Amino acid sequence: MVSLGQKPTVTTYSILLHGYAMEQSFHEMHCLIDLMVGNGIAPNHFVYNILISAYAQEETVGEVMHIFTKMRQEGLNPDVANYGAVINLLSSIGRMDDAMSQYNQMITEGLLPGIIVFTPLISGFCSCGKWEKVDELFSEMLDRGICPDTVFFNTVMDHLCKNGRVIEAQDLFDLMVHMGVKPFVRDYNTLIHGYCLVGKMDEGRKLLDNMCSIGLKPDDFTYSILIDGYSMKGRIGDALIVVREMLDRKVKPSIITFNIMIGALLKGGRKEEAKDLFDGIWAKGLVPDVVTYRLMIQKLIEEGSLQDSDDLFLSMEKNGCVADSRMLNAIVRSLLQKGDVPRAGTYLSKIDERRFTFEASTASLLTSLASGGKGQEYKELLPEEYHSFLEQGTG
DNA sequence: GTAGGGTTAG
Repeated sequence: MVSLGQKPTVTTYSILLHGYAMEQSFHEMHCLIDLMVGNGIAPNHFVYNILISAYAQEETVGEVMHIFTKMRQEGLNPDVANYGAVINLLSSIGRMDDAMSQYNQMITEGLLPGIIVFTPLISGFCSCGKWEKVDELFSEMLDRGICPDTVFFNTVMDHLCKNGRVIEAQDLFDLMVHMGVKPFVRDYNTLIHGYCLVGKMDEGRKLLDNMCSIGLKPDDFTYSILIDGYSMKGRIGDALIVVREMLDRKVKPSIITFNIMIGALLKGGRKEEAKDLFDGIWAKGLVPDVVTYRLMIQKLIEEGSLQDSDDLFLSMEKNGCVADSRMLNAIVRSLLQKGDVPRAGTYLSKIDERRFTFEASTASLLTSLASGGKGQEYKELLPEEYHSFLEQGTG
């Protein structure tokens, strides 16, 4: 474009900038902005918002606030979207006082907050359980004539569900329908998840039929949620019925569906079937993820196939799947429970090398095992940095 | 007519 003599506009730059933002290439973003400014084009609200949102994703509050201040210094007063991005960041990290003062500031400046400001604010208050603030802001939003939309309802319903308040979520769902906002598959999934979390499987099951009857097609989320719900209640048979239904309706299972099923079968002691499912993953065009491997490795450790578990760990890394903190901690706990302290030590070292956290449940397991009078023996087998856990006893 | 924001499963 440039070589043809065309001059990129600020829009051209911001499109490219957004691309870099999506791949979190901060250096490239700054180079591009320098180039733009060098060509005599001043950054506008869009450019600033792409920058703010990119840093917000990294939760680098200092940098976000710095950019926010800088745009003002450059004579560009933040618009509603800029405030929305900042309020979203502050709310998502629980700094509700700061989020509210930004909200008040934008009102003072004469800006009209929209749904894009209220969704993160209310979501933030949901996260910290300030339900009275949620009600208050919801009323204020309606008073301002702002219509809640599908994302808003879904966000609040999800928070209610995750706090066991599925009845209130159902009320909100009904209100949504009453206000003429059409529920989508996602809304049903959220609500079904809510019923599953409190063990009301029949209600969840009813909703699945309900959504079908109004022409919505359940997706892999819908089925995975229900399968997980049944398996959490130990109803493996019912879980398998849902799996059958899912396959009959030609809904493709995701790797997470497989993980849920493998987890359910293992919990039910059906190791062979779990292994068969694992082996069948590739044929479905899927690849196991870190959770799949964690489940299978833990299974191997529990049944004492320690060499096989090591082999699976190696082939996992060879396949480009990297162990995360949760997996390594789980492996260490399984090995300790199995009494293989040297092997546990090997995986402990990996936690160390990768600067992962040593989970509290792993630490307390180590401490309680050592208090059985074998502290000295454990000491010889474990890396030095873990000796302190062996000396605490059970307290 | 070109660009930025808020949400589900292990």
